[in-house]
Amino acid sequence: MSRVDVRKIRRKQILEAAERLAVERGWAEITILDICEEAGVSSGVLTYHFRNKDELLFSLLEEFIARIDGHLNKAVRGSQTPEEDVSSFLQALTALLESEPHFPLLLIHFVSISLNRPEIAERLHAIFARIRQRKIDELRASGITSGREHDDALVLVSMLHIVALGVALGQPILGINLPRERLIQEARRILLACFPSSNTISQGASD
Amino acid sequence: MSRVDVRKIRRKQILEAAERLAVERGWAEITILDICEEAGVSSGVLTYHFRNKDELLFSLLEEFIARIDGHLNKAVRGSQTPEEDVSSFLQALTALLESEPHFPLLLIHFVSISLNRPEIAERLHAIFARIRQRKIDELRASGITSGREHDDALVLVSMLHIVALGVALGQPILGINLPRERLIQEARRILLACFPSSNTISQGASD
Amino acid sequence: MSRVDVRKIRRKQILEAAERLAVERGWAEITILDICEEAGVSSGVLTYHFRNKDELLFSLLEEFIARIDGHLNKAVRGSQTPEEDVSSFLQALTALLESEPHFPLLLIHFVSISLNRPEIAERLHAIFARIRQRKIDELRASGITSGREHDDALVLVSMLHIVALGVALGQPILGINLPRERLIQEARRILLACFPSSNTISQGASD
Amino acid sequence: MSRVDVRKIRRKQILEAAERLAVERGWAEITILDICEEAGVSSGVLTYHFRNKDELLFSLLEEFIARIDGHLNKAVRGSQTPEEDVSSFLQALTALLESEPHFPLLLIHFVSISLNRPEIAERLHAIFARIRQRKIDELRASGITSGREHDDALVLVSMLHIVALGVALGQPILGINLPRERLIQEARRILLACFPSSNTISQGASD
DNA sequence: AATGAATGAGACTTCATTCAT
DNA sequence: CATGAATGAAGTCTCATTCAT
Repeated sequence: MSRVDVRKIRRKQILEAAERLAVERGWAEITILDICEEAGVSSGVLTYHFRNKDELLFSLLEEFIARIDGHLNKAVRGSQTPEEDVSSFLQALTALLESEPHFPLLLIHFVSISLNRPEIAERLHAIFARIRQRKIDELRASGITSGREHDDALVLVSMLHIVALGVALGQPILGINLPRERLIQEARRILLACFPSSNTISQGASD
Repeated sequence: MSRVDVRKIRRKQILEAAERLAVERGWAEITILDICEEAGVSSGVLTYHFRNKDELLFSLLEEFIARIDGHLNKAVRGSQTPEEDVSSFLQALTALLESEPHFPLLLIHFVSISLNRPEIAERLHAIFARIRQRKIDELRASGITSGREHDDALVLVSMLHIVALGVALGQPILGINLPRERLIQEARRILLACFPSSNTISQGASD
Repeated sequence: MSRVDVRKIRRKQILEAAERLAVERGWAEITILDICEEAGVSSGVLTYHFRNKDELLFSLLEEFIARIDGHLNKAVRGSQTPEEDVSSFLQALTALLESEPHFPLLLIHFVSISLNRPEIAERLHAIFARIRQRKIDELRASGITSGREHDDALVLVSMLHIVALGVALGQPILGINLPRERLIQEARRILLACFPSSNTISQGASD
Repeated sequence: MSRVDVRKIRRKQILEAAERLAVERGWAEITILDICEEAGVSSGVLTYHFRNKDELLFSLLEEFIARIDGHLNKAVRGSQTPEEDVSSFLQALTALLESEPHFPLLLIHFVSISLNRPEIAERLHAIFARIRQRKIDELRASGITSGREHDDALVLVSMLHIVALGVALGQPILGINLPRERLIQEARRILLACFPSSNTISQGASD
């Protein structure tokens, strides 16, 4: 029992130290000894718990993916209108960015690594695809996307993700420094334009 | 004269080889010898032309930035309506992605590196800020964004960039595999919703 | 009592595992953890029983030597003729190789280690010297080697050992794949030529 | 030209240092840095010329094999009698042991390593098999081994090799300290007993 | 301009050994 | 007796950089 705890604690200790440093400097730039120092453990301990740097990287990715998944799944179910849909999605995004302030940076680093590591790319894409699929199923169930010219739920949900990605990476990549709430507000505005019904009915009515 | 030519040719040869490898594997994963081999030159030649790896990286970034700038500047010229504005911007984006297919990958790698290299981050942000500023000036000059509630040109242009960023990175980061034209089409649709006038006038009229 | 048993059992368990692995891979190539795994014990147990890797090596050597000694001592008992001498010796060799199929391999590994461990070399040489000495004493007692030009019992016994060594190592070192019985048969044939009496018969004409 | 020379010189320098140390201590016990120091080069030079420790080991083996081959091929051809055959073989052996005093030690080390490196075992076995085959062909051509009960040339040559092996390894393995000439003399004596004709006819007649 | 041998710091990793539980 | 987490020295190997030719 206590042995198991020690292992878990040590692993967490190391993973958190590794993530902290990776965010700051990028995976390739940090050494195992850097991580050991940051975690306050000896070099052998790290290897004892993770075998090698790659296994640590994969564990880090695992954690990262689990956290994203957890956050984005909290997005409210059973929305009845496009407004509710977009809002619940953007709320989940906001919550994610708030509780994981360096999510964008980690994402960039992982993607950068993934470019010559197909297995990592697959893992990342799979998680996002799964999240999209859930939303698609939900939309289809609600009937919001049916019977109109732009009713392709896949496209709609892809645009949600694309805009969210742009919002998340606007600062680190493009240097956009507008307050996040402002961006989210604009994002809501334009995303509603994606919805088949929204063009004429909801938007037309609101203005 | 011929000396100068040789120098230029060698530099180009090396830069192209370096970019090719960097796109595939990431800067941190490639060695100077890899680049030499890819470029077909000896290690001494590379050092002769670039002193060290960092100088090569900066030269690469320089080239990269110059190319982006060149592409995105072809876009803006005297648009009179929001539709024209959005269209010309998206055309420039399309042209960029078409003529530089690995622009998104390079961008990710550079950003990843930039996270612990403020000077690189600044260079990247500066170029995008400059491009945005030009667009802002243009919009203001055309009067499109004036006199309405959402007339903040900065916000509007930021959203253009954010959506463009999402479109560019949707595939490598999120694994979105829709055809680019489809995404651009949707992007056009939603970006028009950004424009103050577009809500009621242009969109309302078009449907 | 049961405590003593457990100790003995554990030691045997570990020694056998260690020998198995040493034969396959060589002492330098196996780690203490490998041995623990093979023996099904924890690393602490091994250290408890053997203090360190060297002590385990010496114990292994001890066992090995004791076994060789046991086998080769079964051979010698009151032979009266050269034929009997050679036969009993070769029978002991055959029995050894049969009951300890990897004796040659272990021997090679131990010798390889012994090359920079004088104490191990001494132990090995001492055991073989003792075995030779017994044979020499026996030969002298039997009078077989006395009174002839080639009566040097030391030389004679050395040749017995040398041929036996060659037979034992012919396969692993030289890749000789003839059936052992065939080799033993030839060995018998040529070893008889060593004996002074054999001179009289087969060589007798020449002297 | 001079570049090529430098490479060869450096390689030889390192190979000789490595062999010297390997003989003394065994391959597993020496480090790359030990070899560098012994050779008087920096650590990077070794890797520059041999990539890694294994490649150095293989090169060492290569050299070793080439030398054995060279020596044992000098054994005189066209022997007409068993005496000449055995003598020429033992002369080659003597010459080998004289010019390569640590041949036995190196052989033991290589064999020890080869026990879990099939490719090395194969290389060693192949070289000895080739040498045996040449002798066999020679014997058959000379007619010495034909038409008698023990006319199996393979067995005969195998016994030559086995006795030679025993002679070479008698000292390091068994601690036999008789002068080499004495052993060779005895070896000659007993090897003649291998030859089909030698027992009765050729030996009897020749003396 | 160009070559490629040489350097050596430092990264990753292994593993015998110790020790608290 | 037994466990297995922890240590850290030491080994292998990589690679940016220098420099004689």
